[in-house]
Amino acid sequence: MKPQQQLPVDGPSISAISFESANGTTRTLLRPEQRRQLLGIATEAQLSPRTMVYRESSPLSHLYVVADGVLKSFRDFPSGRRRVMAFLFPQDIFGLAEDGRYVNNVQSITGARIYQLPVDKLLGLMKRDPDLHFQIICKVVHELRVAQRRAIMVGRHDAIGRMAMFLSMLERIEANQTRHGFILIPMARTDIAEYLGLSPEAVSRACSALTRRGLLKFIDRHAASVTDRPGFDQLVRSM
Amino acid sequence: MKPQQQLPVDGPSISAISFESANGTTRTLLRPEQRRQLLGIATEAQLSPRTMVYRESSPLSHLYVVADGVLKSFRDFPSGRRRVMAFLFPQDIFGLAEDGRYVNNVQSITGARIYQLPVDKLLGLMKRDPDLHFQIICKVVHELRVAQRRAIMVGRHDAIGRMAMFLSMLERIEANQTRHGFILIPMARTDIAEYLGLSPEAVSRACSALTRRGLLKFIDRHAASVTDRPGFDQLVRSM
DNA sequence: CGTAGTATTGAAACGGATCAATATCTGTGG
DNA sequence: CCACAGATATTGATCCGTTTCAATACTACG
Repeated sequence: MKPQQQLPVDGPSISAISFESANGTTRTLLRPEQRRQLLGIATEAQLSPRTMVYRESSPLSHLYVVADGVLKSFRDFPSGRRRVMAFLFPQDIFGLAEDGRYVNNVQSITGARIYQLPVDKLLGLMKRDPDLHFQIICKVVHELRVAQRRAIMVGRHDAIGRMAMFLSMLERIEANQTRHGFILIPMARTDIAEYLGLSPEAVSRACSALTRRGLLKFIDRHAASVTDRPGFDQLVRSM
Repeated sequence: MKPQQQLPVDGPSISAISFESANGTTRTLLRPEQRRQLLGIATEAQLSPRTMVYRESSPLSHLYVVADGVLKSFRDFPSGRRRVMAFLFPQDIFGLAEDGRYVNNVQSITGARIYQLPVDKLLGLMKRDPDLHFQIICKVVHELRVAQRRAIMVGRHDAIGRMAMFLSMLERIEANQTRHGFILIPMARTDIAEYLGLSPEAVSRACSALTRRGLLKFIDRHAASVTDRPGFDQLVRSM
């Protein structure tokens, strides 16, 4: 257990691009009173790195909201292969279930703070507040689009292209942004490999290739900065 | 080979696996009175094959429900590549939008019948009926799981494995089932290729390979039957 | 500060993309 | 109903990139 961060917390917060008209930027969905309501039924948990939140096919109990930190949602396959389905950042929700059981494993990567919302109480809350209901829909639709984006990324045939797209995705995540223009890469290379459907070696080589082409510069394994913005953006879009 | 059965229709119908406890089978979500309500705001459209329903980035106007037939949802990329994001079967919903605009193109493959639900009226209906709201969430979550399944499929490195998984998916779609145990394949090989992220040639070769291995037998291009169930299922799961 | 896990880099092999040619289907008009 | 033409599908040969295997460098954690 790590000492609790001192951030002004007024309850779970989620964000998404509305499917109705908006200006293209992510928006915080819940109104203050809704966040207070959710906080009423929520328990907060502080996770140290590499802590399992739940395992696949364990019974559904909570819906989760990330307050702080980064987590990964993944599945293990009979062959021993592991596939990372999504990385979870602050304001993301998780706890997708099917048939009363969670479909993925979720584990923290960095230290993290999460809200746990008991589903029964959440359903009760949603019944009394149609707007809260609607906000949740927006968020789920948002997750759907994120999943589609990953599918597009993984669909690319070139490893460098996938990697560039991935880094570009990291760059656009508000909760991951830094004031210095660096791209923060909280997860390990193997996590990225399992997310992009590549071997760790291919990820490594893609990083080298990006550097060699002068598009990117790695500060260390967990931070990079774009050195050729037009070139980088073109590679991201080229497909 | 194209059976277009007429079922007694009393309004839009959607189905999903609930995320709460259920018995693993897809369930019709809407109650009769809800379907009648939706029918009240819906217009029905009969589409001939290869009809565009909407194009990407055109303004959001309706949510759609498939009554009959098969459609595809796809995106075109600058390189000229096309990626099929999903095939849409009866009881599926579509019309995913971002920022007030549709994100994909949707086009009918076979002849199809769809319900068009104006979003403004739908939102009104959902405000007055929290349960309807909830049903829609269930369906969206269901779509999310389907998208994840595609991501898993596309993540496989072997073409035969992807193809087997795809056929297995087709087989499990209730609205696509036949009484003779055939797997109906309504879409073209190129559509499958664009869905699986393979070249048309690779899809073709995968079909041949499945036949050569004695797992499957193709009646014609749009129907097949499994000749070695254990072998087929094992291939599907092996990853 | 040491050690185990993680990352990078190199060499070889496999699999799918691509190019090319042929076969088959679909739907249109005679 | 049949014939024809354009589109779609299959099959073959070659090329390229990623996987795999292997060895070394690095890093983070106890």
